[in-house]
Amino acid sequence: MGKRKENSTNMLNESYITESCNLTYAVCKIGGRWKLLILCKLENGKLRFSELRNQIKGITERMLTLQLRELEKEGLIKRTVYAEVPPRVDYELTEIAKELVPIWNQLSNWGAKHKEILLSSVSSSI
Amino acid sequence: MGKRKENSTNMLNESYITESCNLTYAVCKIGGRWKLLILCKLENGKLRFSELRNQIKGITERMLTLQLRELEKEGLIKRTVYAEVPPRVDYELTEIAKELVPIWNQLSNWGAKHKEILLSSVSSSI
DNA sequence: TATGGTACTAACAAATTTGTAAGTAATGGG
DNA sequence: CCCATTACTTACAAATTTGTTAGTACCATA
Repeated sequence: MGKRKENSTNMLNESYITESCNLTYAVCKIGGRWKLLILCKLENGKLRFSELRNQIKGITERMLTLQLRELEKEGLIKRTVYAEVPPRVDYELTEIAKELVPIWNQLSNWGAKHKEILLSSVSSSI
Repeated sequence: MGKRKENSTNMLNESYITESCNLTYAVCKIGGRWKLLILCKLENGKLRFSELRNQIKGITERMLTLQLRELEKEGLIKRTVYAEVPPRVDYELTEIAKELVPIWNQLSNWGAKHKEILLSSVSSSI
C-alpha cells in the first residue's frame, strides 16, 4: 500500500510463508481489509468506481482505490476505462477470480456456522 | 494482539465488514501472519509448542504464542497443559477447524494455479 | 550450587496498514 | 467564466501488527 521495505524481517517472513504454503499465499491475495467485500460486490457483474463506493459503507475513496489497484495487480479484477468526461471506469472479476466463487461460498457457510458456535459458547459460559 | 482501541474508525469498520459478510468474517479468523501455517502443521495431529516452533522457520516464540492464543480464543485449536516439569503443552485442531480442511485444500490448489498464471503473465510480458 | 530444558511473558521498537483532509484534471452546461 | 461530476492523488497522522531482546518459573540432574 505504501511501499514496503525491501529486506525487513517482516517482508522476508512474508515471502517465506507465501512461498512455502500455497494456502497462505492464496489467503494473502485476498487479505486486505476491503478486498473480499469488493470482490463479492463484483460477483454479479461489472460495477463502476462510484457504485462500489456507494455499496460499501465506510470505505473511503483512497482505500477503495488502493484495494482496487492491488486486486488488479494480482490479476483478480479487470479495470476498464472509457474515454469520456466525466470519467467512467468499471471493474469486473477475472476468470481466475471467478474460480474462487464456489470456494468462497463454502468458506462463507463455515463462517456463519463458526459465528453461531462462538455465540452459543459465549452465552453458555455466562 | 496488543489491545485495540475500542472505537477507532478502524475497529468500527472491521466490525461492520465482519458482521455484514460471513466470508470476510471467516477470512479474518485465520488472518494473522502465521495462523494458517500453524493450522496446517496441526492438520496431522497434536504438536507441542516446541515442535511448532521448530517446524515454522522464522517464527519467534512471542509470535507463536500470540497466534496460538488467538486461535484458541477463536475456538480453532485446543490447548492442553500437562502438569509436568519441564512444562509440556500441546495443541490440536478443534472440530470446527477440521471442517476447514477440505476448503483449505481447494484454496491451496487455487493458490498454486494463481501463482503459475501470475508467473507466466509476468514472463510473457518481458 | 549451577545448569538445562520448556513454555512462556514483558517492555520496547520497527514496519505496515488504515484513515483524514484536501486537492486534481477534464469538459459540458448554465 | 463558473460550477458540477467522476475517478482518482497527495501528504500526513493514527492505529495495528510484527519483530527484538531479555527475562520468568519450575524442578531434575550434574
